[in-house]
Amino acid sequence: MASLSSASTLPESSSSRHHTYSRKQKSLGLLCSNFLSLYNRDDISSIGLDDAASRLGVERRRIYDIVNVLESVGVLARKAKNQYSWKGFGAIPRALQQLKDEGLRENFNSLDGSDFAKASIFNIRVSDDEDDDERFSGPTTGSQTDKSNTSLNLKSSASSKTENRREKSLALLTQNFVKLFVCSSADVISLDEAAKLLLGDAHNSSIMRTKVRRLYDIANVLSSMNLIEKTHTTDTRKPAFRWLGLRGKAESGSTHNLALNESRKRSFGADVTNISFKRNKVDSSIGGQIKHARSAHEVDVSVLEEDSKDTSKSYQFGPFAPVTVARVGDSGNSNPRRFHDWESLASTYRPQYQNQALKDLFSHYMEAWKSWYSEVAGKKPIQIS
DNA sequence: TGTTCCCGCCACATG
DNA sequence: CATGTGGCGGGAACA
Repeated sequence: MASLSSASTLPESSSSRHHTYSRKQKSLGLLCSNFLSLYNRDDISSIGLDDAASRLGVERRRIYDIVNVLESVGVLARKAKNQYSWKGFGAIPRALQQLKDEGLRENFNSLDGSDFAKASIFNIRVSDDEDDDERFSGPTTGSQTDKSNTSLNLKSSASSKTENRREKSLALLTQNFVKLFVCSSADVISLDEAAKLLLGDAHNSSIMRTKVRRLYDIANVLSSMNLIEKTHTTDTRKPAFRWLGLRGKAESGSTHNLALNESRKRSFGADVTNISFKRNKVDSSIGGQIKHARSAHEVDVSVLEEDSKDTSKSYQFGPFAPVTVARVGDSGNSNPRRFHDWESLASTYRPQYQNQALKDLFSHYMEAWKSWYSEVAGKKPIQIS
């Protein structure tokens, strides 16, 4: 309470009746984007959950959600209670590779093909977490080696209660979800297909519904990192997810592109600090006076093509680069999808930030992506078919 | 209406 | 016991 944050989002509107509550502004995906842009820096080393929660203006609970899935993809690593270490986007390739052969080792190749391919995925024995090398800056003080006594897993038999709980964790669900894509060659999986696969098709309605909720949560944060994208199955109207993974890493050089945030909807809110109104009717007891920074409402910042002064054409393609690029023969995806014309959009409205903090935030975000791409490109081209 | 999915209660884990 | 974690599902925004 001590700190009143500056700027509030509020859908652009002058005389808003009663602040219309908007879920979009509070989505996990958006929160994740903010989280990422906030902590993606070389000098981060450690992230405190409390700090994150307060800086992002959300309850702790939300942070757990994000952190769990980010960890599953390698971006973060649990260091201690309330402390996570930033591994960075560069850690993703390795994590994916690991998930891949871990998944292959299991029976994760249950591509539909025909129906009777009963997924035997439920009950997958997870070999616990563990992260390849854990080098990365010893936290100075003492050598508190993690007691992760991996290896020699005799304890397995008695699945502790702890393990039981973890079996239903969001982290594990995330990993399995990712394995689905990474292990198969399918790049599009429908929501219910995934749901069915990830839990032995539940004939139990209730369980299924809950699981699907979780799937949505996961999908949202994964999309905010652009690892996946929401779509629809080509013929049907069914919602589905398309794996984007590391786009265009194949060849070293040339075009590495990818669109940053989601297409139109669910674009960036505007403010990192997410102080909004509750979903309930809530009395408007927002006593304080929030300065309406009439911020950039919710324009599709995607444009953002920074600079124009730049230097010839060295690298360009900001992280928000359009998709217009070479979609490497990738799939004959003949889906008449509307390709937003980013370029024209860019020339049409140029983003203007009246909010310095916001602008800042975006620059950092962009840089983050640049470095992550160059890292990926620089590294040996890991291939994930 | 059906789908998407945020909120936060409260059980369980851990210090 | 206090506090950190995080399942879980109601129910509201959204399409």
